[in-house]
Amino acid sequence: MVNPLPDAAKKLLDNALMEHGLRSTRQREHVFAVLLTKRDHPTADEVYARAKEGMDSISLATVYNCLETMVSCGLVKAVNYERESTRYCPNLHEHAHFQDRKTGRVYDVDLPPDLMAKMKEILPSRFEADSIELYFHGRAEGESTSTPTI
Amino acid sequence: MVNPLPDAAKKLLDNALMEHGLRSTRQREHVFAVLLTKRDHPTADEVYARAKEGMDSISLATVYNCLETMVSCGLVKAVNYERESTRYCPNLHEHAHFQDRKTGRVYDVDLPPDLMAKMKEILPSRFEADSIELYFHGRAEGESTSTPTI
DNA sequence: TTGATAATTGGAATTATTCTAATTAAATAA
DNA sequence: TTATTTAATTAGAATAATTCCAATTATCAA
Repeated sequence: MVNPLPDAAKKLLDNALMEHGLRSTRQREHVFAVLLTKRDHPTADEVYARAKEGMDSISLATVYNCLETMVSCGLVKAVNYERESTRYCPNLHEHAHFQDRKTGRVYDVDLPPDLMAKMKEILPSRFEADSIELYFHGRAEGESTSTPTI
Repeated sequence: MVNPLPDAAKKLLDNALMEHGLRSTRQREHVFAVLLTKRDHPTADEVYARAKEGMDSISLATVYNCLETMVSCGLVKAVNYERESTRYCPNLHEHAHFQDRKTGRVYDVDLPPDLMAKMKEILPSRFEADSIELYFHGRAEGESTSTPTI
């Protein structure tokens, strides 16, 4: 069951769309309502299934479009977004990654142990982490020259 | 051009495989050598292309198998690994994510602003980040009950 | 060497996502 | 309001990374 959009949410959506020169549509409202009704990080397919209740005619393509639109308006975050190929690295030290948006190139970034510890500390006790991934996106200047060893 | 595996690397590989009850094979050695020759986070396809030099008969499936094997032995890290669907969340606060390995469920984890700052500080100056993703994997006990607002 | 088991192989299958071209809806101008 | 322009939606085809499969080949232990 999809809750109707609260006024505040409706305003948030309309503003964000407007600011980006985009139109407010029935479908966009509905998809946003779906996301706010159950806060559980659904996949596009799950959003699609939920959205069909109350809007029988909506298509999967539209759900993808709406989600993408909301992400680009900053209304929604995409988790586990990377659709590019997995990349592999034999660097066994603790490290983070930085990906250049333009080139797609990925760089290793050293991760100080104390930061590692700090990151673990933010987890509520019911969560037991066995891996931590820290991933940056942005612009890189120049070129890497180092050739790390194992 | 693929450098021959240095002795230390060969030992590292053989030990890791042995410890996991796996066999040392020509292909595994070669793929590992490919990864060590050029440290640039190649995709499986790129590894495949490079691996064919010096081992004409290797198949893409084998490259995938070798990479997966090395990841599971802890010899190689997979970056941008998630092959599951993208997930969406309308939580606009700064937050990290925790995914339960068993259920696949994803939970929001609050991210203190000072930690955010600390994470940005580890970046060398030539990197300009516009997004930071912090992603935990592990075991979650119990169930989330909170219903966050926008 | 032989037998048992694991790894490799090529190709088919899968799956999430994107693309495409036609239709429909929203915003703007008359 | 109506006409016009432009953007959004739609169904289905296409794509791309990865996994699966069944047959062959290689490795290991006895």
